[in-house]
Amino acid sequence: MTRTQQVADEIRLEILRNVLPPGTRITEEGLAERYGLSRTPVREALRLLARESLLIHAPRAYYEVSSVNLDEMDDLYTMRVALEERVVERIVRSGAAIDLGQLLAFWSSPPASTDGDVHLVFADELFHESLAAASGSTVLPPMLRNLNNRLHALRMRDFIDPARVLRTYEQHTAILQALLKSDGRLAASLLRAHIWQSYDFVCASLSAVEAQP
Amino acid sequence: MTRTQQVADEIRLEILRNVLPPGTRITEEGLAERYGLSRTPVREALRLLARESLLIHAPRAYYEVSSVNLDEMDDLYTMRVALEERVVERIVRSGAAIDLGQLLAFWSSPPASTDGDVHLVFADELFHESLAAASGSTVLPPMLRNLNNRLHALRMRDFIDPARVLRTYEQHTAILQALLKSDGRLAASLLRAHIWQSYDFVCASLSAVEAQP
DNA sequence: ATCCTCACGGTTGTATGCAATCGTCCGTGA
DNA sequence: TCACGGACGATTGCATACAACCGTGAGGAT
Repeated sequence: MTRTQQVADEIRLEILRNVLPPGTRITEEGLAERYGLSRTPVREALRLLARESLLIHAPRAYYEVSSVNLDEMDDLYTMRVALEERVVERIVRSGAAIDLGQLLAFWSSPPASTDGDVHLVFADELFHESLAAASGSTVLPPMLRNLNNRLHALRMRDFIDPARVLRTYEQHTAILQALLKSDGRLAASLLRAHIWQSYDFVCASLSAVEAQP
Repeated sequence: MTRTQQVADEIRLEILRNVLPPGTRITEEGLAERYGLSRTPVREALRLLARESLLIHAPRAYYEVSSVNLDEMDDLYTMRVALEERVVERIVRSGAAIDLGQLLAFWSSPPASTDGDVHLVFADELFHESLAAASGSTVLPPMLRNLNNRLHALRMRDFIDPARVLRTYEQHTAILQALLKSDGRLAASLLRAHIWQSYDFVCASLSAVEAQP
């Protein structure tokens, strides 16, 4: 693996974990020094992340960790629903029962720590990512990944409630069981509800925050 | 504008115009010499185009103009339909009548040259791009642009028939008129038919080509 | 006091050179 | 004749140096 990718992975994690919160200014030189590299690979990494919508980059301007406003979020979630519906459609049509069995096994036990660990966001995203991968499409996973990258920072607020974590787990298993029965309509319906519920929650907490200042 | 962007724009056009057909190998040095630049900006441009799915790029491997197979095309068109439906939804909901009037005026006259000019593909894409822009979303246009980039090479075969060009023009105006009446359901229906018709046509000619060798 | 000008520091854009790696081709052996 | 191995060439990965540009702040004019 190239240095460029290593740096991109590290920065991406730091952004997603909110170590670098939205609005943070980033310079090529600063990162280069920090990682003991030259500007060249760092530069490539930053361009990569900008393309993933994690950074904002205009020519001859600073890099900045991007944020999402309420307006975009509506679009992003609608896209997400549309794309994940397509995932369900493909899975049912291709009857990929084996992969689904593995997924169900992986999710058969409820999450261990429900003490508001933000890492459970990653677990939820891993589920959806695995589902996308099981669709067998080469187009859907990267598109969904891009959407979720942009939503991630917002979703970090989404799992502070242990009750909510459990509900998410139950919804995931319900979706998988519907898929195992090849009941595409039910699976899609459950998935829609699951995603929009997340939307409502994030939207509420976000508007509360935006109303403050 | 930076050299990187200039080069990216030129190469993008050459790929979309099939001057660089799918499968063509590209080297940084070759392009650098051709444009009288160093490898650095050329390199950035190639990375950019790879991110737009116009080039394939693996670390330490050649760059290659990407092609689309039948399998991916199904996905790409389904995505396109889903996204453009969303565009219609947004336009109707926001009642952006002004922009639509401009669009209709622009398309009020049938295309001048119907002699199989491949540039009419660009006209069709310009229509859909304008429609996406009229949605007011900051999310939809780039996503659709990415999809269309990947489909473009295939669609070049799509407009050799003058009758088809006229039909496309008629469908566009019909969609716009439905939107002006805020009839979202009709507009979406027409749009779906319009896109899937293109799909059928391209799919048929592509499978014919793939069957040959 | 406010606005404008201009120069400076900092940051990105580009060029060049070297290192690392991969594909290819030739030669050798079975 | 075919398979395997190694060396060469070509290409990308990375480092460094310089150029161009932009925002920012000080200083002066109004």
